[in-house]
Amino acid sequence: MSAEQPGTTLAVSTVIFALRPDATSGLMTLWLPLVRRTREPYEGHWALPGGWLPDDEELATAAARTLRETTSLTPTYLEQLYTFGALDRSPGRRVISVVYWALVQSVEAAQVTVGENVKWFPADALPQLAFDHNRIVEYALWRLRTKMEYSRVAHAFLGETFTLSQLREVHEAVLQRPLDPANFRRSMEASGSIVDTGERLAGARNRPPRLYRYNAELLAPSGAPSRRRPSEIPERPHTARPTPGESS
Amino acid sequence: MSAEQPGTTLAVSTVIFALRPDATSGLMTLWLPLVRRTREPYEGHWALPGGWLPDDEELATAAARTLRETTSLTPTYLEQLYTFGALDRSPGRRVISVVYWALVQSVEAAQVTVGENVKWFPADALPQLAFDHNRIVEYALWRLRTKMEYSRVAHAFLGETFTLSQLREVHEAVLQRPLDPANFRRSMEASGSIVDTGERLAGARNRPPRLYRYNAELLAPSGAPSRRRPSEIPERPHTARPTPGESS
DNA sequence: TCAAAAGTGTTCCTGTTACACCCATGT
DNA sequence: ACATGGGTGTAACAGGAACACTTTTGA
Repeated sequence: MSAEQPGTTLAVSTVIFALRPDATSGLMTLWLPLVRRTREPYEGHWALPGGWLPDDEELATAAARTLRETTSLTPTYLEQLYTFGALDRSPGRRVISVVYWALVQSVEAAQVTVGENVKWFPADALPQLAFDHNRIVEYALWRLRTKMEYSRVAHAFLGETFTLSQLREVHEAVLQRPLDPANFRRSMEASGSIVDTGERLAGARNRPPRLYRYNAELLAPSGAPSRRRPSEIPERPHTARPTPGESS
Repeated sequence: MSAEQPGTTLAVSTVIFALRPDATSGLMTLWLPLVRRTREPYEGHWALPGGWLPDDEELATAAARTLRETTSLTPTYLEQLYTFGALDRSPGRRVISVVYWALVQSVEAAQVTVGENVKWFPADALPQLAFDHNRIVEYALWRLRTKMEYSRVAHAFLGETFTLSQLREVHEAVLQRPLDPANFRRSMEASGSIVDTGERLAGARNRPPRLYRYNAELLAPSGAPSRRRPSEIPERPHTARPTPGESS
């Protein structure tokens, strides 16, 4: 009944997303930082940032630390993704990985300089990664994209204030399709997720756009069960998807 | 870097849902089986079925076993819910619980006889449970209800074939509101999730209804990342909700 | 023939999509 | 003045909700 499990180890990994301009097109696209493994198994392969879970550290805290240690950034969004625990996912001993996904601000991410063993990759063109990390990223990508459609995570890529164009650019980059500016404006205003600051952004050679702020009144749906009662305000819908296939 | 965690223990628990008739009204409502704790901590309190994770058992398999050991039933639906790992969630040593949720068929659940230490409770009127299990059930309930609206999990409560009334009764019981039979029929037929068997169910003193079968063609969205490519067929929307508040 | 549930038809309403058009600013 | 994106208006369409109505069985 009370069997201990010395052969099982607990790890925490994080899929970190940032928007960075594409090398050739200049358009914003999704990138994520990976670390090169310096030991077996999978030595030399790229892998998700992570590490063993200390006994005295919260899961989300460990994920945030991981993120800070690799990118020197603070996540503006952090949510548990899934726990991967298949017997064969790591050669040798069994490893159970509680995986989080995070968003960091684009402007900060653009400044980060990386070393030999840390590199940013376009989310849609990854090399062969260590362990089951390709599948994990694929799932995280799916989560981000569907969540973008019904939730209000986009602002996590932006700063305190932003224009509707900037917000739309985020949506377009994540969803990989153009959105009608007029309709986008209306749907955002209708959702109540943004607030007009009254200020405008001058400088461009066109009509100065309004600056908006994220509306923190509406409680943010994060994907994790909340301590408080669930929101009475239903959010927007999203599309469903099979989970990582642990059961299949 | 490679710190072991002897002070942390891994457990698997499952929230098991079944539909059973309400004692007074006779209407179908959600119930779940709980087990009474026979030792500290929380001795005497009711808790979710579960146990320590063996080193050589898959997570989902452990969840299914747990379910079988308590209810003698086989789950028709099983999906990972969330991993709870707050430092203070268990007095004494640290316990990380990977929680699953499951659905079992109503007809089978109705036959199950339970003992002194296993009892079914109405999902909406639970006593004070051990650990953070009240919060876990609350989150599982939310997941079931939102998933019911955009996915096709309802058939998991039913047998191989079923009438539209039976399917609607499941939806009504879970969502706790009446649904228009005409519109329900059309939305089900339009979704393509059910197939007419050609047979009818006679016996009642009214027009014999058609018998339908679940359409397994459309891949079932389960909530876990799949090994295959994600469905190209977007499912129906659902409403969002904050996750367990691990981060708050 | 009547009650009860199966099943069909139709209208209303709301939210989304597509796109035409005007507005304000820097060069 | 004009190019450029900001911002508004509006018609067409699709899907859902409400509800009247017909059909088929057992009693």
